[in-house]
Formats: sequence, structure tokens, C-alpha cells
Amino acid sequence: MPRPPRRRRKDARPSELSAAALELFVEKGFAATRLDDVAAHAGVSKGTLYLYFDSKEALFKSVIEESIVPLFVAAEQQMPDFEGSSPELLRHLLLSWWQQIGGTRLAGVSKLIISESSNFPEVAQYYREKVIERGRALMRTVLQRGIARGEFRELDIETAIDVIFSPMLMLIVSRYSQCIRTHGAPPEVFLQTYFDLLLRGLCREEAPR
Amino acid sequence: MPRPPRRRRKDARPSELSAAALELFVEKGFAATRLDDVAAHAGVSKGTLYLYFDSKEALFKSVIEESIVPLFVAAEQQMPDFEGSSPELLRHLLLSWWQQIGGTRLAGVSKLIISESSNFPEVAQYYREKVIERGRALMRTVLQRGIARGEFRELDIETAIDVIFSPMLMLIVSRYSQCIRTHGAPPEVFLQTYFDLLLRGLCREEAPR
Amino acid sequence: MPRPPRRRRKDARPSELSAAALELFVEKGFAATRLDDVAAHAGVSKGTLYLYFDSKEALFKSVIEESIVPLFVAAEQQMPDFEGSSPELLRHLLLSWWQQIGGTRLAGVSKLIISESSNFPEVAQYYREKVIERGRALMRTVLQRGIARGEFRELDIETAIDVIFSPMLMLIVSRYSQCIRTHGAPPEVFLQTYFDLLLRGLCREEAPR
Amino acid sequence: MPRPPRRRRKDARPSELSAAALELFVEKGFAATRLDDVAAHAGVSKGTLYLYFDSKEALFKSVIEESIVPLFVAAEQQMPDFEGSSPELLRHLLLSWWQQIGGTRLAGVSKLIISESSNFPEVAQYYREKVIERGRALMRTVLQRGIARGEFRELDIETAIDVIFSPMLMLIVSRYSQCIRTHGAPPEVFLQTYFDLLLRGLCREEAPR
DNA sequence: GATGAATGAGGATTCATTCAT
DNA sequence: TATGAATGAATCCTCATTCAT
Repeated sequence: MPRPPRRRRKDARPSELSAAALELFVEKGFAATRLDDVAAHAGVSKGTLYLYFDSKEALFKSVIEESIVPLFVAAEQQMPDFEGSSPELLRHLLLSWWQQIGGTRLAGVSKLIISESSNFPEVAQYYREKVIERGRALMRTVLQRGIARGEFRELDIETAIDVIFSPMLMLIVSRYSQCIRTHGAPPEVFLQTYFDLLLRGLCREEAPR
Repeated sequence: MPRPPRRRRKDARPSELSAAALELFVEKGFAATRLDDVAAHAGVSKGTLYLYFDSKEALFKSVIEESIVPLFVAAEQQMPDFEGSSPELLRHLLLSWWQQIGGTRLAGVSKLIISESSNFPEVAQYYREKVIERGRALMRTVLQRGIARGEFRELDIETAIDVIFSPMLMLIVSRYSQCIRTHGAPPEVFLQTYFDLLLRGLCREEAPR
Repeated sequence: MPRPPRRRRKDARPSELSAAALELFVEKGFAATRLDDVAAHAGVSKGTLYLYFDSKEALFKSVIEESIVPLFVAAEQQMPDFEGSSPELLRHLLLSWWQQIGGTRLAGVSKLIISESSNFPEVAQYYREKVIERGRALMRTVLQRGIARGEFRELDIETAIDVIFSPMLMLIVSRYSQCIRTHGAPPEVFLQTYFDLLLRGLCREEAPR
Repeated sequence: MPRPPRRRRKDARPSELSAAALELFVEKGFAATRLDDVAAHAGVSKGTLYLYFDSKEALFKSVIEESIVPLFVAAEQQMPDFEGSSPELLRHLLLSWWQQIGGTRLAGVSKLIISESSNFPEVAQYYREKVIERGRALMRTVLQRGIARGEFRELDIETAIDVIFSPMLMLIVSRYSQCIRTHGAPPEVFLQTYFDLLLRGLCREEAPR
């Protein structure tokens, strides 16, 4: 029985292991994932995991580091010199997030953080700094732009960020816990309904209430 | 070593045990909570738990049944009497939820369901039937009322329910994972901002967009 | 809710408990029977068992004492001044055993002894003295009578007793472990075939050996 | 504290563990044997058992498969070559069983099945298929051969199988429950007496009945 | 006498981690 | 570097036994 080619690139090993771990962590949760399965999924022995990661938790950190952080770095750089209206820009930002993260398997990382970060404060701290704060900064820029241009009403920007992003996160959560969103509308319908609600409320209107 | 006095209070026991379990489940998560600790917390032995609950999952179900279900039953009964406008009714409904669940220690149950229900399908099923479907029904009633009275715009009601409730759930999640909402606005501010956004968007307006 | 009449006859209690225990021991085996179930079956509380029996094992002993021993005492007294042939007497003896023990629920006690007595040497000793030795004596009498009258061949009587009684015991065992006798002939057919083989032998009479 | 040398002998392990399990199962019974003890007896840790066997029942099945099944396979292959009379063949078959199973430590497995199989239906089913049915088939062949050749009387073959094998099984049972066969004749004497009775019958040939 | 709530030691099973090869 | 056999602490659950009422 011929073995699969061994040791493709020595440096690629940790990434391969992280990728395998990501998949299983996302599917079953951190605590419920057995390292046996991660190793089997990566095609290595269980002992090999410990050559690269000191512990299961270290593997978790590495998963975040490898998968999400680079994407956010890229997102910042791609933040366009957008020339349309601010509602359009906001819609674009949220849709981009969905297309690159929320709608992909990376969404699982967010679910992991939401579900299990409280057991791993160090990981939570890392994630907040590297991911959340950057996302908030992008949103903040958009909201400030809209208010300055008279397109958005005046509002408590920091709190609004939380509010506005909530449905995006819940959309992710609902993908992984069949329990939360029982109405199985496809994400596109959900997003359309959400944007409609959000923008008509957010935009300056002359009408009362 | 003298034993502690054997207290005879069979009738009160299940509730005491549920209460102890709730506290620990919320604090540490369902899977990470040991029944030894629940028992110790309730001041009984481990075996005593099994006098009242068949399994760890049954204990979890009982926590839900004892704490959440009665609140929903009450909410259902109070709904039909409301005489104000539909925006006021919606605001009232969401605020009541916050005051009775989201802002109390019961919120932990929602967090548990979000985080761990995928590992316990039977519990998820139970929660969906007893809690989620009832909550959706309440929201549905309010939205239908508002649309019928011309106070709300026409919209995809089932999807809107998901959207509208998302920030409420995230408010809970943020209480338990320090990571999600880094802006530490008090919940009241969050809710005020949210209602403002939601209602101005939801209400019929003559303005474009 | 009216309670069942309490305390019928004070002295009957231990017998009632033994009877309940017999039924469950026979059905599920000694080790696999829970005292909760015995108590429930007898309509008393678990604690009551300990008023009459020091331990589960003591209850086991009492079951034997109450159920089998009296029957054997009676069997000895009824051993008739039989006037027929010795083959007929032997057949009568074995059939009586079947009708009074092997074919009744008391057979379960034999099964219990066979299965579990090795864990309870004291019980085994008691059973041997009170039951087995008496049964052997009855058989011995019959065989000696048959040999003396020229109806049976000369043979090693003590060993023959073991041999002759074996199928009777296995008939019992097979009632309780579905595994042993897979051919589900009714006991009457089994006994008929057995008596035929026993008395006439397997070989054709004119055949050699 | 220095650890014992980590022996690497994966291939031999399952058999070693089965052998240790056999010894303890036979000595104490299946239910009463703790896996801790099996592991200690084999000189490994408790976890190691689960590297090779999924459960305690699987370990039991393996004991059967390792020890008994091969013997039956061999017996089946040797059967057709026999050239003597059918009584001789039957005597040979039963004696072989005694020499290879009933008189060896493997007899303990039969005792286990008799005693405990009703609590473990899956094991019983496995044993019936792999062992009992094969044993019955061998006996059936011999009886059919004898009848066809005019050496045995016509009889109900399936029932006769049960009857004929009963003393063999009781001989085993008696080895493990000191209680059943109080007359301590050596097995050889028992078998001789049994064969004599079986083949010639209890009655004098010229005698009536 | 009778109850039944409470106990806690005990056993099967899991899995992150180690280390000899 | 890689392996994978071995470990053993941890956890859910059971049930014979006790004892305050």
C-alpha cells in the first residue's frame, strides 16, 4: 500500500493541522472535538500535533491566527475609496463581510468565539484586539461619513455599531445551532429584509417617529 | 464525623437543585459543569440528583422548564389586552423580555442554548418547542397587528422576526463573552438605540428609501 | 387516594417480601435485581426490607428457605409405597419433580443456584444440604430398587444419579437462558424423548455395542 | 517514580488482554469482573483495554472468538473423515469436546453463557450463532449418520441433541458451582457412566419396557 | 414498625497528554 | 521528525445501605 507523499513542505505542516482543526472545531465545537479526530483528519498521528502545538488550547489560538486575522488585514486594505452614498457603502461593507466570512466556513470561527471564548480568556483578548476592534473601526468610519454627509441621522455611533452588527452575528450563530432561527429563510432573504429595515430607519427622514 | 442534619423537604428539592444547576450551567457551560459541583452547590450528595432527575440532560430540561417556560406562559396571557399603538406594543414586548429574561440571570439559559445546543439535540428540540416557538408567536402577533392597522410597513414577517430579535440575543451573548460587544454601553442605552433604529425603520413612512 | 390495607398479618411480612424477591431474582438474576424493585414489587418501602433482612444476601437465603425446602420435605413424605416397575417409578419421580418444581416458577431457584451460588458459598452449602442431598437420596432409592429387582443394569449409582438428573436441570436452565436450547421443543416432548433414551438407550437393541 | 518499560507489542496485545479477561471472567463472572482488574491482570492500564475493545461486552465477544470458535472450526473439518461406527463417532465427538473444551479452562466460557447470557442478549446471540449452532450441526450429522446406517434407533433428532448434550453441560456447570454435583466422581468416570447409559439405556435389554 | 430521602463508594468509559521507539 | 501505544485522571451514573422522622 503506497503511502501518501510525506512532508510536502516542512513549513506547511502547522497550517495543515490548523486547517484540519478549524474544520472539526467549527463542526463540533472546541470541547467536543477530539484530538484523535483532528490528527486523523490531517492525516498525521496524534503525537505529531504535539510537535507543533503545546496543547489543545494552543491549537485553538493558532486556528484563529491562521484563518481570520489575515482576512481582516486584507479587508482593511481593500476598504475602497468608495464614491457612492453612505447607505450604499454600509450595505457594501456588510455584504462583503458576508461574502468573505459570514457566508463561508470561516463563519465557524465566529461561532466558536461566541460559544466558547469565555472558557479561554486569553484567546478572547487576542480575538478582540485582532478582529473585533478592526471591524468596529471600519463600521465607525462608514457611520461617521454618513452622518457628516447628512445621510444618516445623528446617533450614538459606538452603540449603533453593536446594534447594526448583531443580526450579522446571529445569522452566523443560526447556521450552527438549528435552534435559534427556526424560520429557515435563506441568508440572502434575511440580509435583504435586514438591510431594508436598517436603512429605512437609519436614514434621515423628515417624517415623525 | 457527624453528618449534617438530614433535611426532609422533598417538595422543595427539585427547585433547589434546578436553581443550583442553573447557576453553574450559566457560569461554566453545560458540558463543563460537573454534577458533583451542582450537588455540592445545592448542599446534597451526587446521588441525590438522581433521585430527581434521570440524567444531566433531564436536569437541564428542568432548568428550562422551571425558569423560562412559566414566564412565556404569562406573557402569552397578557398579550391580548394591550391597547396602545403597535410600535408601543413591540417596544413593550421586547422590554418585558429584557426585564424578565435578558437582563436577569435567566439570560444565561439563552446563552447556553446558543452555545451548546448543537451537542444536545434533544435539549435543543425541547427548547425550540417550549420557548422559541412561543416567542416567535408573540412577535408574529404584534407584527401582524401593526401591519393590519397600517402602523408597520408590509414585510416578510417570519424573516423579520429573526432580524428583529437578533440584537436582543446578541445583547445576551455579549454579557457572557466579553469579546463580542467591546463597547460597554449599558444595556439600556443599547436598547434605546436599538428601538430607535428599529421603529423608525419599521414604521410606514412616506419618505423615499 | 386510599392506601392499600396496611399490615395484613404481621407475621406474613417476611414471606411476602421473599415471594417478591423470588419473582425478581428469577426473572433478572440476583446481582441484576435492585432492592428498589423488590420493595416496589412487595408494595413496601426499601427501608422495610432492612427491617427483616440484614442484607441482600440474607434475603437470597430466605428465598430458598421459604420456597424450596418445604417442597422437598413434602416430597420425601409423599414418596409412595410404589408398587409398579422401577422404570415406572423413576419416570414417576422425575415427572413429579417437573410438575412440582421444574415446570413451575420455583425452577427459577435452581437456575439461581446454578448461576450465582458460586458467589455465595454459604448459600451453596445450605442448598446442598437441604435440597440436593435429599433429591439424591430419593434417586438412590429408586436405582437400588431397580437393580435389586433386576430391572436396571448394574451401574455406578452415585455417578448415574448425576447423569440422570442432568437433562432435568438443563431443561430448567434452558428456560432462562434463551441461548442453550435453541431447539424450542416443548418440555413434554423433551421429557418424552429423554425418558425414551434413558430407559432404552440410543442404540438399536440388536445392534452391536 | 519510574515507569515500567513501555513495551511495544501491539499485535500480541489483544490476545493477551483476552486471555486475562477469560481468566477473570471465569473466576468471578462477567458482571462481577471489573475492567480495572482485567487491566491489572494483563499488566496494562485501564485505558489500554479501550484501545483494543470498544466495551466490556466486546471484550467478552473477543474472548469467545479467540478461544472457542477456532476449536469448532477445526472440529467441523475433521468430522467427515471418520470411518468407524456411529456410536464410536458419537463417543469420539463428545470426548473431543471434553478434551478440548469441557475439561479445559474454556469450560468457564460455557458456564458464563449459561449463567449470565440472559443479561447480555447481544452476547447470547453471538454465542448461539458462532458456537451452539455449530455444535448442534455436528451432533445432527452424527445422529443422522447413525440412523441411516441402522445403528441408532429412529428418534426426534433435534430434541435428542438437547438431551444428549445436557450431561456434558452439567458436567461443566458442576465444575463451577460446587453445589450441583455433590458426588465428586472424576469426569472420566462420569463420562464413562454417561456413555454407557446413553448408548445402552438404563434397562436390561431383555427386561420389559 | 414503617418510611423514603439521602448517601457515597464503585464501575464503565473518554480523551488530552506523554514518551519509547 | 514522526509515530501510536500507553496512560490515568476525570465524569456520568448506579444502587446497597443508613437513619431522621
